Amino acid sequence: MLENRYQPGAIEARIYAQWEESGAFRAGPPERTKAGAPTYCVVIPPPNVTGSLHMGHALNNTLQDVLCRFERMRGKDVLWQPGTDHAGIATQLVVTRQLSDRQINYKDLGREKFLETVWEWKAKSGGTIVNQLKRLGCSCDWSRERFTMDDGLSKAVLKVFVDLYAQGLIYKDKRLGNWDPEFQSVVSDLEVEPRDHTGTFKWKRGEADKEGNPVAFDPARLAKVLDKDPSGHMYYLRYPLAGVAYDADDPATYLVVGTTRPETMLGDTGVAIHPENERIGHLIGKRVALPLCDREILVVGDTYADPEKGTGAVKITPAHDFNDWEVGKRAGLDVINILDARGHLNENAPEAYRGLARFEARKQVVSDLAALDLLEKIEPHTHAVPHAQRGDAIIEPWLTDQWYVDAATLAKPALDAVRAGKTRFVPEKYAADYFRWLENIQPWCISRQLWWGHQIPAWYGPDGKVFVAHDEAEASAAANKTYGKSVPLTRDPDVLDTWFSSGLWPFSTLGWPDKTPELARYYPTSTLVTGFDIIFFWVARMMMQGLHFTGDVPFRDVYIHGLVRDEKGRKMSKSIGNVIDPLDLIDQYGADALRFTLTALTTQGRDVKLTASRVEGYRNFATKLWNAARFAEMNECVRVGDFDPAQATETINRWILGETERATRAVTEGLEAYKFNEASGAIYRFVWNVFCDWYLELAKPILTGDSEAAKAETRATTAFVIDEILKLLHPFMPFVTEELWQRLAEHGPRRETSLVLAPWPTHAGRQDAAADAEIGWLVRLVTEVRSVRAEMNVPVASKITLILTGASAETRARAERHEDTIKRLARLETLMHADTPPEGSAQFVIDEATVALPLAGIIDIAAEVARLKREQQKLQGEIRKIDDKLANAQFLARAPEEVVEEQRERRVDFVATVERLSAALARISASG
RNA sequence: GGGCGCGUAGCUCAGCGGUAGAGCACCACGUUGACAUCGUGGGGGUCACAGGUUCGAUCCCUGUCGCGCCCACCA
Repeated sequence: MLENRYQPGAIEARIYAQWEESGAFRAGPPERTKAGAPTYCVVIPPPNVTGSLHMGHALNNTLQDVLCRFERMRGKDVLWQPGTDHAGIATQLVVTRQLSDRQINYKDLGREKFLETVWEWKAKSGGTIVNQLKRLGCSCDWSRERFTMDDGLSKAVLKVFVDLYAQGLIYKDKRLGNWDPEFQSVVSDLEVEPRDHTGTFKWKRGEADKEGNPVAFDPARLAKVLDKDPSGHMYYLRYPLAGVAYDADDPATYLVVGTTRPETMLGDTGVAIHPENERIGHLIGKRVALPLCDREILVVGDTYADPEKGTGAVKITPAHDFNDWEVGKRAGLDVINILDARGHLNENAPEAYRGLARFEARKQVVSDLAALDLLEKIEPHTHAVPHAQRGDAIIEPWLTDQWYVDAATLAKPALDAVRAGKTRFVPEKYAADYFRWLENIQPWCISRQLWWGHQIPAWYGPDGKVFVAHDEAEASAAANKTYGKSVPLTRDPDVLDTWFSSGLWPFSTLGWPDKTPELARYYPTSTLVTGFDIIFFWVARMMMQGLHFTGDVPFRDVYIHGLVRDEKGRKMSKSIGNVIDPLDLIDQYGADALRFTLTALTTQGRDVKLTASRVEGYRNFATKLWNAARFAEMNECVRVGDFDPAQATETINRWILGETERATRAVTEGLEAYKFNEASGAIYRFVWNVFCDWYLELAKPILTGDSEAAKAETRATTAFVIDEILKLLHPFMPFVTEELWQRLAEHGPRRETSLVLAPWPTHAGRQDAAADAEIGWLVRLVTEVRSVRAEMNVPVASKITLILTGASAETRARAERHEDTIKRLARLETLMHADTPPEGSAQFVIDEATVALPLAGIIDIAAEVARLKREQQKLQGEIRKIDDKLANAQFLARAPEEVVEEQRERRVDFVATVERLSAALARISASG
């Protein structure tokens, strides 16, 4: 006997263990593959190996699991490929911090020892997220779990690098990159996050205070402001014209440039002015004396310098600004790198500044310029400052040697594939983002100055010549050939961008570069489920690399979901303190409730705003289902092995079987279209509002009645429908459904499979329009009686009489067939027929019949009159609207015939009802 | 600066060319043997605003306002 509550905590772990032991999640089960089952493959977006499950994972993996379970039940051979990502920067940061907590500088450990530490930590905490995914119920084939740094995947990475290098698609280049001076690595464009900064310092040369005295520049005050935030100001600097004596009061002797990073002026090698700048264009070709530096720099003409912006003259620092780099290249300017890896001023800076940290240099340069009367003004200026996505440091454009992928070449097939529809984005709008990014793609910087990751397979000879090879032996062989003798090689210390290896995920996990059966069978994969935030990072890279190396797209569909936010729509963040831990919700409400909430809230192209009340509501839903099953068990609704729904004769059974099919269609179509909210909503409404609210209530009189035949059929139908419900609900709520599937089988015939592998319901054409109409009538009648009772304050306990007047033969027959049910649900003493309603009755109209509830002494006549009039007025309003339409010649002429006809029919119904209500009103008045 | 999205009940959101919906919250009544994690009934919406298209607009178009996101720029 089922308990009266579903207790997820006690059940989930046991059920999950059963699934795993039985191999239910294994891909390629012989009975399916032999039967030629189609495949369905999803690769998990590999979570960081050291991470723990957050709400984004919960959403992402719930959706994948819903799809995988759905397709598995549809008979497909499903592979949900799991695994984890080594997450270079994130992991190295975490371990580095842990070490520094123990007063250990990771650099002192040395590379080898440090990596050992990371692997140890991975061994210790790497299983966390996997276990958490299991708690969520994820049906991954864990026997195939992969890690981006395991041997197989490393082999794939190696081959891809070597091949791309051989094809000229990977190259080493010295160019500006995004340098993180704290982490001391380059990061890709995508790993840079612009954040707005606004300063507070304001000063202008010659500006007077209230007393009329010029305000002197105060270096100490500037330092104080910059210590809080080094960014957020625009500085206007004067560069004296070369060969002209600088006269602070004569603008003809200098040029003014604006900058937000004044310290970079120490690396200026030119000033740019638009060639058509009428005001200062004449200075092009002249030279200016670069202050603080013993150098003169050229004023060049370049259209980059917008005459309308700033002063019209732009200082050019090719080594420290991406735009300046381009201008410098065009104008042939020198490149002077003034920063070291830590972001300190190096030997290329004037001696006074060497060794200063970049923001110290900023203060110093500004103060020194002010002292020379070369500072024109400083204004607070809101502008976006590039920050490292991980670690928060302000990013510095810095000149380094790095490895790049020729992304533009790889992007072309990736663009074509989506244009040709070989891969489809759902929702479609995300394809536009994908196109825009790939069409403007820059070379992809793939080297990172880290230790944790795939070390770049490049070795350098004594003269720096590069040998890219699968291993050192191969590199040596190549080197020996080149040099004609054996030479010592040193390996490139850098590792690859994590996304370089995750970009291979859909095929590297299937065994590529080996020609494995899995690769042949499951690639291209079916659906990729991921958030919009990694379309560029990951989806685009998988498309590029997948197409290049396998010749086919990595997946057919890309389903993009939104972010999980808090109830106010804010991102969940530790600093706001609004993070909801999915594990807490699972502990409190069960994994099923959380999963159902996430699917119910997932509407295409929209973020999910999570509220605990919603989770609670769906926990209640699980309880509701549980109790429906409990009711079935108590009433001996046991599955009948050879039950044939088509042979059912009881109206309620024929009706619920048709409704079950409708629900099946709605859930199936919803999932096929990735409309998770529609699919989950359909099963929710069916279970609660149709099956529990009506069917079980309608079944009660039969189940306690005298007709053994009707009882048997109703029991069998109930058991059958519950089975169908468990199947339809299983992808969303796998635990409670599986538990009920097994518990209910204690009574009936043995189950052939666990619910995981049970066949998805089909539609077999069991709709019965007559049954639908009859139950529809019944529902309306009962609802209306309840409504009137409540409105008339008829005590629940008092049984009343219902009198049908003007009923057709059909209605009379229906009333007779369902007399017990109606009496029970409407709480009636008797149900009878009469020609006219008795005096003092509350009345309402159902179709052609007027229903009277004799409530003499109970009803308030005035209230009843008001109620009937209100009904009438509502209908008359509708009739007026319809009349307006029907009186409109344009409407009759242009609206589709069926719409016009529908309006006419509605009008007939409304008018008839109004007339019956009028009759009812007349009777009431007469009796009152 | 470019692009995308959103604005519907108190809240969170569906929907959509012709009858405006759900969950939660709220109000009233109720423990009748599946379920109070429940049942029954009820209140609550000029569908942001202004134009336009249409026989008909919450829905399509344009604009305005408000909010959010992405990209670019950030002298």
